[in-house]
Amino acid sequence: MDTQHLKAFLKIAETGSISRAAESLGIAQPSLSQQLLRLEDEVGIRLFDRTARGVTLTEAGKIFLERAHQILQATELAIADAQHLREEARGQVVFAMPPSIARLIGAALVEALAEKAPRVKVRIVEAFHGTIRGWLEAEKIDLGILYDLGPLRHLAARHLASDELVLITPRASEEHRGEVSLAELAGRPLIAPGPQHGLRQVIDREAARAGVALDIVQEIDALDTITELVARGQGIAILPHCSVMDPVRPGALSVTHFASGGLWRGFSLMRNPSHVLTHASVQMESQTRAVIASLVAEGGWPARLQEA
Amino acid sequence: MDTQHLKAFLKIAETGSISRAAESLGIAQPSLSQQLLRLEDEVGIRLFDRTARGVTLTEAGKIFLERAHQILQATELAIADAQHLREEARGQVVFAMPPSIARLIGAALVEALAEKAPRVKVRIVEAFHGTIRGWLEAEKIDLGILYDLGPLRHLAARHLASDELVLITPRASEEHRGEVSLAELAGRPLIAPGPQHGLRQVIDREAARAGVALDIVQEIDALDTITELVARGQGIAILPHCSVMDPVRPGALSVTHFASGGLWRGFSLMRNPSHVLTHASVQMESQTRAVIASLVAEGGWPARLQEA
DNA sequence: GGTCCGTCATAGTTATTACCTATGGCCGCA
DNA sequence: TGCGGCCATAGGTAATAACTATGACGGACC
Repeated sequence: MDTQHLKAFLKIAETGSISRAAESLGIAQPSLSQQLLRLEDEVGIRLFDRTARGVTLTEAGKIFLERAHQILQATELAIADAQHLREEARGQVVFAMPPSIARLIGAALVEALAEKAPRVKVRIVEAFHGTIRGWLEAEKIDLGILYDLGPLRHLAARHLASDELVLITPRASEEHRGEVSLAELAGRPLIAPGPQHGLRQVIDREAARAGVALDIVQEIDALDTITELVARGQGIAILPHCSVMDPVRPGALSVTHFASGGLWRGFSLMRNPSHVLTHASVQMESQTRAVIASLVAEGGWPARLQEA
Repeated sequence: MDTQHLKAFLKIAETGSISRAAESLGIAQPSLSQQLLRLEDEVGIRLFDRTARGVTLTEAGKIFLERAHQILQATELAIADAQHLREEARGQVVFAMPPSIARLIGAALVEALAEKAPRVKVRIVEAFHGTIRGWLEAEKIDLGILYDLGPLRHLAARHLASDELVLITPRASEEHRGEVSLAELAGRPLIAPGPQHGLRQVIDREAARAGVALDIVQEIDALDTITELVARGQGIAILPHCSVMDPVRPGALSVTHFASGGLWRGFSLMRNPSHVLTHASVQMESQTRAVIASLVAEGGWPARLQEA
């Protein structure tokens, strides 16, 4: 099937006549007639009823008309996207990510862009998972980082890295050299974010998978506050390892990995496939990957790059 | 651009080699090489870097790869949809609509289907606007009727008819022979559904457009209760004309049309374009149209079929 | 460092496909 | 019943795409 055939089909549907469509397309009527027959053969069903005064769409033709529009739109988008890469990367990219990730890569990303793609301006917006998702679907932003919480219907995802979730306890305890399983946390006072928070959803999903009922005694949406509360002995917490890299003062907090390979939370670069893809935003993606890779390589972020 | 070229492109990307892709496709290597060159010429940018051990996707190639998948998927969907119409219409169609519309067309639709397409089984589900929209997006239903409340990103809409909204007052009043404007309702006690309700959203939109602040004294989501309250003198209401066809008892309720052509609320047949379109569901659409048209023609429903 | 092997690109030829002109059949209309 | 507009078919021709053979390039291996 050729886009040319689809365009011819649309023109025939528009004019209601093969002859007029042929004239409009600058080809002979029999050629267009055969093009249509070939298309109908390929689709496997008659698309037009032939009458003495032109042609009219069959029921199947009406359905196919909608689809043909979609196909042509998709091809135009494909070419437009690829064309963007011919020009120099430039322009503003609005890039939303959770605060925890923005804190880690934000500054480095801006620096890397200034060097590698100086004409690309990034506006980094901190927001939470649900908000970012809404913005992406409404095409209010160009790119976003979301946690892998299940398939998102209308968005294109490309995995970036996975963060390890670890158990945070008040002080160096008997378990800090070993590993712990989720089941062992049953009944212990857990401090976690509220149900809307992306981290909480991962915790709930994993707890459900392990068949464990966790005892969440406090719901706090600020990770720094959670670590502070743990340090003061108010409970324990499950947090991404990176978020407690700084606050691990000797004697104040203790980090314990989870058993059987640990608990990992993946996150991906997301964009809306209906949104036009610029060279600037492609640059943004590769710079983001580079920044994360170098952070991980330098040991500044205990993440892994492979898919979870 | 031909689907064949796109498939060849995908195969080259998959195998990482023009030679191997050519062998796999059963054509000679130079042919495929030229196909690729033509495709790159059409797209306007190089899609592969040629190396001594095959080819690797360029940045533009990676972008185009995603798009090519989308295009091929769309064409397959187009053909599959059209093919469905070759078979006899059969199977179950889950069709959701607001209660007010279900009451009007539900029975007639089932009867019409039994006669015209006996092997199509319909399951009519009553639900409210927001719920139906969610079901459509989640592909939990095949078809739905939604009020025209603004463009819906991921859904395909086909207008069915428009309902007239009229002013309902307690008894035959001085205005019942004439017309009324929204502005005249300012300050009068209006009974309306809650903010989630589709009807309320139409009222709010029209009031905002007219620059009128309505005084909503009661929020009731049940239309029958609203008419009863109006009959008892608790206030006035704006309702679709059809919903008060029965309750208009002489002396109990009075119907007044709105000025300047009246207030109309369109509603459309919606479906999810990602959802496979069966012959049964196409039949459902035409039977729905036929039922509405005959209802309107017989005077059983004061609606108009043209776009609002 | 030279040779070999595999890769992709190009050239020339052949086969296929698509287009054009001419014409026939069909239907509605006068 | 003849006319005019429409689409389909037929046959010749032009354009396109396929094939075989060969060239150019780069990495691997001795």
